[in-house]
Amino acid sequence: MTRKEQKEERRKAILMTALTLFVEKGYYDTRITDIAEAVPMSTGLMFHYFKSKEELLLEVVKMGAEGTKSLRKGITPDMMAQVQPDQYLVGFLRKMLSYAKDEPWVFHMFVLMGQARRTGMPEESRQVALSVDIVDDTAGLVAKGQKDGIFHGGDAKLMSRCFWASVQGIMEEMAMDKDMKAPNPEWIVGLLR
Amino acid sequence: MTRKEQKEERRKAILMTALTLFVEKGYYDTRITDIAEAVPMSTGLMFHYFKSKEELLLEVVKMGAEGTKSLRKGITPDMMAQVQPDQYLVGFLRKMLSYAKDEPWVFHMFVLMGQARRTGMPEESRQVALSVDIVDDTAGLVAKGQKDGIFHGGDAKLMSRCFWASVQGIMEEMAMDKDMKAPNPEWIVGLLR
DNA sequence: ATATACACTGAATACTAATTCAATGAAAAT
DNA sequence: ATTTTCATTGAATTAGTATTCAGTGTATAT
Repeated sequence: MTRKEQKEERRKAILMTALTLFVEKGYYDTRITDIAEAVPMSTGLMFHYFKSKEELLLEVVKMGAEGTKSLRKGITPDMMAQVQPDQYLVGFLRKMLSYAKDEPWVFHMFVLMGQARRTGMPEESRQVALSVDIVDDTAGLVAKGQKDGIFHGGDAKLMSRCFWASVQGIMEEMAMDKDMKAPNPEWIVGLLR
Repeated sequence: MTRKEQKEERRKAILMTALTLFVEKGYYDTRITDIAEAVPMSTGLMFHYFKSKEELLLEVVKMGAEGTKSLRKGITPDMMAQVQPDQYLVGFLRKMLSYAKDEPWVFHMFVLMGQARRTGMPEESRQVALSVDIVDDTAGLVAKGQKDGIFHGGDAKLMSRCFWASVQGIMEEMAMDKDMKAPNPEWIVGLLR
């Protein structure tokens, strides 16, 4: 393995550790030292990989933004046509919630991205998080569901926003308490029906 | 007005200002100086009223805990018997959401209490926030609704928890964006139906 | 009218955590 | 085999805020 590859690997390890801690303890309650210890690595070395705590957060958020964008590219228009909006959302949630246990990466990332959009976090990270707009995407899906008569009436954008805010709330609750059982995705989609 | 009363009033002003800023900018992003400036008063004087930032937060949370408890005492058993669980929750949400605009106090308090329960905040405040358990209360209501056939099946406690997590998520979203329209409470209760 | 208490100020200090840095050793390149 | 590069360390420094404090003036009590 070349040196560059090793460095890249180490970098990834830091990003992953930071993601976990940022979600589990919160950004401000996570000390650079905590991350270093968890990786593990010396505190000073952290700054060989990221120039600041703020930049580290930014990189985590950017990774999340990339992931979300490529996830979206994987969704083809005919997929959308074949599956009903409610079933699509149920499926999405089911997958996300199942990650919570075994492979918390995606789950944590979802939670962090939501937090970056909302709560007090450095401005630049918020901007990046806001640049992937899940709400507008889903608004179209909601409108389609309304036309098909499977969703109730109302401002589709607002409904989409509430739906995701709701999901965010539940995900954060789960992130706090590892023992919490996952809810049935159908319940959450019930917000739109 | 006696000196003691004046002091009490000033104290309340600080608590209210802190509540607003903690919710709007987040606890860690709110400097003691920000609060002092907003009250307004000198930075040093803040410590004449509260011995630390942490204690200030704790007092705000305690105030919220008191409020919640007395709110609960106002609910008589016959009230519960007369109104259906779904209608009770819709009414509660309607009131809460309407506060968001004119009288943000209650609204902010709700958001802060939820954050104190979950996100990284000093341990003592979290304990106090956790001491008012809205989830267990509502679980009973959910169970009753299930018996009456107006709510779907499932673990009542988990459903209650998801309901409130959902509300929390939506409230936080609204706290972030003042221009966001309030959702229809019926949508949120749809999570249980 | 005088004395006392205390609300009040803002500059000085203390503290905590991020960040830097000089030194070290091991791997890669020559 | 030697040189060069660079990952690595942890103690020292810096930076940003919370917190303290020595005074000051004004409202209340006597």
